[in-house]
Amino acid sequence: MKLTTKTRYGARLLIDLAQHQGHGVVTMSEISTRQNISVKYLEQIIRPLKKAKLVKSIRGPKGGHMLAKKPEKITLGDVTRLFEGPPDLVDCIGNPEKCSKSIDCVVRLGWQKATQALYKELDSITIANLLEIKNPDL
Amino acid sequence: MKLTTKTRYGARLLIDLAQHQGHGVVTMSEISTRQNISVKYLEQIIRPLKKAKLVKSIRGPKGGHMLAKKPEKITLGDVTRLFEGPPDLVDCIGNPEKCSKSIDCVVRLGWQKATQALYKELDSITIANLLEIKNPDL
DNA sequence: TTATATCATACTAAATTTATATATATTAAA
DNA sequence: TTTAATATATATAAATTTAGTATGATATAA
Repeated sequence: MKLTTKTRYGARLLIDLAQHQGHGVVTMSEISTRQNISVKYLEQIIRPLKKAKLVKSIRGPKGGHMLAKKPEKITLGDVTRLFEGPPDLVDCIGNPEKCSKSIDCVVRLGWQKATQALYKELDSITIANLLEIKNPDL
Repeated sequence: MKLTTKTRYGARLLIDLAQHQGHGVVTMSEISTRQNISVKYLEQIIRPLKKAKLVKSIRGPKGGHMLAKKPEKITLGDVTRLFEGPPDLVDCIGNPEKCSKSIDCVVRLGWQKATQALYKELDSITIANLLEIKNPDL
């Protein structure tokens, strides 16, 4: 049960934007250099973030990206939901018909409770929180 | 972020044993029939469960399997840890050297907190709990 | 000694993840 | 209006992981 790289890179991308958006937009190649992730892969990752209105972009020369919300309003839950698919540890929670045993599957509610606990925690952690941890004096 | 089938099947295996251990040992083929999982795949799944002392077995004719502990003493956390590898959503929590950015990776502590919340919940759910949910009258 | 069951390892196919490559569209500045 | 810097979109490929099968060995009650 690991996060995909897209989720982890997505979080790093948002944090990178938060750290540098004071100086205007941030280009992909800047993020690529700082985070050591290829521009092409970052482009794939930023698309869902834009669709989810977490990031906005300006095209053309001098263009780039910035957060669409305050860092206080973006949580790890937002990013995780976006890249990890439906927030269920098992399919049958969202789609009972997928599991032939779902009626008998007494484990179902257990996984569901755990999933909820996980997302409750993820939803409580904002990008701003994480930056505070890094720079406790700010 | 889904559980592997091994984890889910492992949990169902334990529950199946809990439900039927009153009548003596349970064979793989019985579980296979009830849970609709091939005997060969169940054999792969039960091995870690035996190593972890959650299940014990008797070989030969009339042999079979049974829980090695009371259902009250076995949690979903036990099963999940067994099959999902180290309880970290990202590698760098357990092995900071794996991530070139781990020192800067301010997300690290966030994922760690979420992981802890998840396992805290999983550790609180026992096989006995799950059976109670299924048979609220017992 | 034979039938029945578990135990162990090797192998394979499918799915998913993690990218890279190629081509297109937009737009600010020269 | 041209150019160059940038974003956008789709296709493809390599690597890894997952899920499951196959084969054979081992133990033991009858």
